[in-house]
Amino acid sequence: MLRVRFAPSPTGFLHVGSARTFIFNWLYARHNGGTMVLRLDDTDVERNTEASVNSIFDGLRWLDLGWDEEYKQSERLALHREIAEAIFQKDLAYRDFTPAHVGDAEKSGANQTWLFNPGMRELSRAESDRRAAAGEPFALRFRVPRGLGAEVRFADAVYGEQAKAADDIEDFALLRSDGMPTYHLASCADDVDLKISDIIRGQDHLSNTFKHVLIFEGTQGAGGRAPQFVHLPLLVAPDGSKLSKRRHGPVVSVTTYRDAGFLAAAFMNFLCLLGWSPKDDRTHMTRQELIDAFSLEGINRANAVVNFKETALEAAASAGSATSAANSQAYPEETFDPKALWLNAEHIRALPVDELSARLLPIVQQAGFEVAPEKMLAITPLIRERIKLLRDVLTAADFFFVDPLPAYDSAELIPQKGDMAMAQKALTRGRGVLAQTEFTHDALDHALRGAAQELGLKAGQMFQPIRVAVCGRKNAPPLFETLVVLGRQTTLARVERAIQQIG
RNA sequence: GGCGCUAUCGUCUAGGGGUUAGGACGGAAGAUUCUCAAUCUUCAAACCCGGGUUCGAUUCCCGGUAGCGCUACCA
Repeated sequence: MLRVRFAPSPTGFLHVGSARTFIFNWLYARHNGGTMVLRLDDTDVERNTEASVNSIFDGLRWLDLGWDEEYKQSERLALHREIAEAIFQKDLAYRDFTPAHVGDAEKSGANQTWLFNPGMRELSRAESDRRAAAGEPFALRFRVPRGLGAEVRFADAVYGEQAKAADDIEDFALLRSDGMPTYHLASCADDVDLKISDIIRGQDHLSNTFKHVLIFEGTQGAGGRAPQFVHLPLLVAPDGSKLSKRRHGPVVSVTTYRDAGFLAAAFMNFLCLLGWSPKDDRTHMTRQELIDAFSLEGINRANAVVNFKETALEAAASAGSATSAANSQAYPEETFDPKALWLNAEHIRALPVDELSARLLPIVQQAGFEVAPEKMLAITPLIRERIKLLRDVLTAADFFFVDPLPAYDSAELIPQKGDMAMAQKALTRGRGVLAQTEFTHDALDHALRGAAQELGLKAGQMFQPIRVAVCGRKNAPPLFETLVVLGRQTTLARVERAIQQIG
């Protein structure tokens, strides 16, 4: 029975790298009919925050993939201690009475390999018991085999056979001096107990895995058998450095993508293509296609760059810092990988109009505009090929939401190879035509084209002044459809204003 | 410092002892349309370096270099 788990530690928001790990786990489970477990690895009491837990769930809920079982590591301490005790009883671990901070100082001072705090490993059991009984605090450390030329090995599904000399592995801690389990112990104990069959996680754990193999072997008696390991290449910044919360802030947070108007399916699609390939020419893939295509063989070994512009990020940071409120508009398009943007546009275009309209509506309303659902439904087909992010609806369809239009430069009304007089002519004639013509695409098309011909203008020279009069700018959706949605009254008022503006 | 991992266009990647080294994004040019977008066509753009093995290496092996990770009583 295949069981995978996603085990984030609640010490910050949901990181894009974590999101990808979650997605790969989920895909693997769904592809193989397995079980997806969500486990909060919250053994670091100092750094865990409730806000972080909420943020992670927010992100995961947005992804909308779901999971089958849920656990909290902090509620399983008894199990962890039990496993630790078992390992200790097998003499695979020993008590280290060295005060925590002293050990740190010694290690960081000399820039050489540290394996264990001197003296503690050799402490006799009697001595150890006596000091423990006396209430002296201690950490429990794994007793890694020394001087035997022993090798720890495991097979990684992505990185292949891995081997490391036991002499190069330090006596890592299992239990802290306050009795809390460390990540290594809690994670392995839970993986055994939850019968996790495949551990799919970031490559930053590849080196740690040697320790985990040691723990799994030490737990063998308790029914543990090492799961299969699957390490994923890391997601890094354009300069190759790892994505950091401090340096790259918003680009590493899943909620930034959500707030900017990414579709969860597109975001997932994008993340999947970072470090994994379907091995064919597909890029735009639906959730189901991803499930069907997913396999461990498609996972790459080299780190993948999330190609955002750091400069855009800095600009947004300095501009946005004044207004502390989470303002998604503060993050320019360059904040996101061009491929993510393109994929999002692809997914947007693939959405049925009514569905897209329903997603756009709340964004428009939250921006303070009052738009009826029916009107939004009429606007949607006009902009759906023109937006990359859902939030772009605000800039692509702005003129549908406000009335009157904000000020614009009269020079904008001048058509190609024309002058203000031509604009004047087109608008005046347009006003007459628009006052009489039926507001349907074909009727407007026919009437306006006819008028252009009569005036000796190219169609574009006739349309452009009207477009600017009605939209307030040159680049906008197709004219006739736009006029139909706007309606005769608004259209005429705006054309009239343009004529007045020219003087 | 020690140990581990990695290395194909700017980015994501396919490929693999003999290929015009393929695709996608992005970029450039063009077509099309009432502008923009979408769409279509075309173009530029890559096998880290050095040794081996081989008739032949981008591919296999070794070394170097670079990057990343681990080296916490963080996860």
